[in-house]
Amino acid sequence: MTAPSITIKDVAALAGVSPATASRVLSGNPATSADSRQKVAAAVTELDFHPNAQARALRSTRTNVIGLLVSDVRNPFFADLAHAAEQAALAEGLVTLLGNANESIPQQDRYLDTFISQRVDGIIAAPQGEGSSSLRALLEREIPTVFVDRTVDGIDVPSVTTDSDAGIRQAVEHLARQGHERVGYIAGPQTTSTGRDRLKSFARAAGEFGLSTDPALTYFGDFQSASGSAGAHHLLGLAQPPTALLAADSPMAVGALATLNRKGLRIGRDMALVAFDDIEWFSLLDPPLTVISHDVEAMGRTAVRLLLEVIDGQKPASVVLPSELIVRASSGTPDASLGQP
Amino acid sequence: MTAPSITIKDVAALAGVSPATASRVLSGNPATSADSRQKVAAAVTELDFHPNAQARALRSTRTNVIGLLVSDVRNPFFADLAHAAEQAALAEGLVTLLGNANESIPQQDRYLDTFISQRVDGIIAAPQGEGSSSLRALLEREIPTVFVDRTVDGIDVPSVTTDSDAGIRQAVEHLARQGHERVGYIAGPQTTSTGRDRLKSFARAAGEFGLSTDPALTYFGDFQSASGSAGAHHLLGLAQPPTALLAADSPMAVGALATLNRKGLRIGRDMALVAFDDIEWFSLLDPPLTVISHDVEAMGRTAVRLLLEVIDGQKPASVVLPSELIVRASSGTPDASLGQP
DNA sequence: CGATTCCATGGAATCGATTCCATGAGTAAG
DNA sequence: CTTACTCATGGAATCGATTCCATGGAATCG
Repeated sequence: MTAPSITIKDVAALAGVSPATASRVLSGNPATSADSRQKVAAAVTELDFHPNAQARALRSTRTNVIGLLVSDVRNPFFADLAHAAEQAALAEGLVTLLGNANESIPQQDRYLDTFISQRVDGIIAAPQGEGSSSLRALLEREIPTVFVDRTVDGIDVPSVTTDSDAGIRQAVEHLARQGHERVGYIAGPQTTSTGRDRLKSFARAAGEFGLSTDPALTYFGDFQSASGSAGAHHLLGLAQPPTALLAADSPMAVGALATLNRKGLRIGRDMALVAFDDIEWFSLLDPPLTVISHDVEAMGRTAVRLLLEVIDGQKPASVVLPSELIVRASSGTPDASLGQP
Repeated sequence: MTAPSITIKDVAALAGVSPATASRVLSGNPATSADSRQKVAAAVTELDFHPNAQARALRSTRTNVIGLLVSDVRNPFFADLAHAAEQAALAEGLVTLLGNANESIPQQDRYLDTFISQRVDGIIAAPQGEGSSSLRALLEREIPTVFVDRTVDGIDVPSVTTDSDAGIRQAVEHLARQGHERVGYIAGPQTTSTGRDRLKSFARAAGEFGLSTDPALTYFGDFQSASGSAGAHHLLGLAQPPTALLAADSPMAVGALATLNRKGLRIGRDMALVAFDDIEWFSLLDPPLTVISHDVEAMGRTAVRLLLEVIDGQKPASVVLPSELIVRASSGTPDASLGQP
């Protein structure tokens, strides 16, 4: 079963030097002669030697592995984020261990524990929940950590987040100008900072721009597609249904869209729809979807940069990236026929 | 910087036993007394001890980590596959190290090298290229490996793939019955088995059902969105343009759709469009997209099962999963006005 | 009651690479 | 020609957990 693995001793023996010298050559230590450098290099290629990362990490306490915890890989936003962070990390010589919390706190804790056991050099996490014990354990162990997209109250680590407020304000203002009075809001889970912040922004902006602040117009989803369907279904069934929907993330917007299609309602004509998060194909819908857009690639890149600074012992300031409304055709004028039972 | 980490010795000392006994308790070795089990457990929780996975792996040669190499995380097919495989692995107590080859052979090799260095227990890979040296290195080192979605000629490892042929045959037959004569095919890269197989199936079925076999009707893409746009653009610009398009994966279908939109052509009316891979929101397009569907979840689950068998020393047979056409409205009758310059 | 078995336990070797420390060859300075 | 110094090198300790082996006490049997 187990192929007898090639160790640095084999390399050293073939090169005719000691393991110590072979190690020095491999780690680029300048205290080596050109002669032994050349002989070791030859032995490495001949034996196809791959140093055992475990043994190396055990001694040197650096693993060159970072943990990236996202809440749902199937959410295109997090897939893009994972891609961006992973590429940025790779450029710095770090490999990424990806964990998928699946919007579940126990699974989040499970991955964080694994990351700790794997002795990753640092962790980038899109956290959920409050005082999750694993989350606090990171701090107590002084494991370099950066939050991305979301934060946790009372846990003070550098983060990269989106200023959702600006985009949501613009969206609400836009809908108000289009003549909408009742806007249904499909909120994210209130166990996440983004879920809470976006709801607060929506409520404030709705008041400010004269929209209805009827609490029945808010449906609490979980950032996943099915809850978007359920939310749209619920909101359309109200005695006084809304004429526009705003979904707090893209999977819930997709779910809402599915419900609208099933009911034979066309977006932009029978019902306005605006989504938080811009996804490539949202502009390919007919009519194309009005969205609140933010720069995922920058978020991933920035998270890696901050993490490297934390690993380096610094205490970088958190970064907040802008969001903005992109108006397309899905957010038209309310249809007078709608709203009548 | 580095918090003095808690070792098994600290646990043993607090529990008043030897490290050997502590280790036995932790690994569930039956040769332990109820008394020491209880004392060690108490010490573990008090110190919040997380065993160092490196040290453990060094001695026991099992890491409980598997490597999953996908070719593009942003492709929803691979995001779903990663999700399915990761959940199946988690259920077996394995964590997943995700590598993203980004449809690039050097990046694939880079991740495979990393997986080898991390001494993963096994690898699930969607491979590309031919005799990539890293791919061969896996075999020589007898590292348990399973291919998923794709295979590599001349490398004999168990695999889970889709029988693309059945689905493509059905799609071609369907388009022929709808009266299409010239079908443009946006192929995947010929460095992948899926790219080659699907093209072969298309060509054979086209001949069989009396469609044009004009080689100009095939455009070679790279499985990414931009090449789908370029492909559609190219095919529509032919002297004798096709009346239907078939894309070999979903990102290229999205790209093609973008081009059609830009040119003001409506799918299902001005141009039929069929995509390989079913994605949740494809059915939400207007009109909904006709697709060739296969079961991603089963593919991920099966890959993990096969890998466990290989790790267990068995030599499981490869699995081929079915594909089938799902007819929706995007694949209508050809428009007579089209095809005229 | 002595001899054998059973079993929990601790000591010590081990996994593979890194790194401190001592050594000896070679060179420059006096 | 000796002394001081540089510098590549090898030996050995080390990282933290596992596991082989020996030990001693309790239980079991004749």
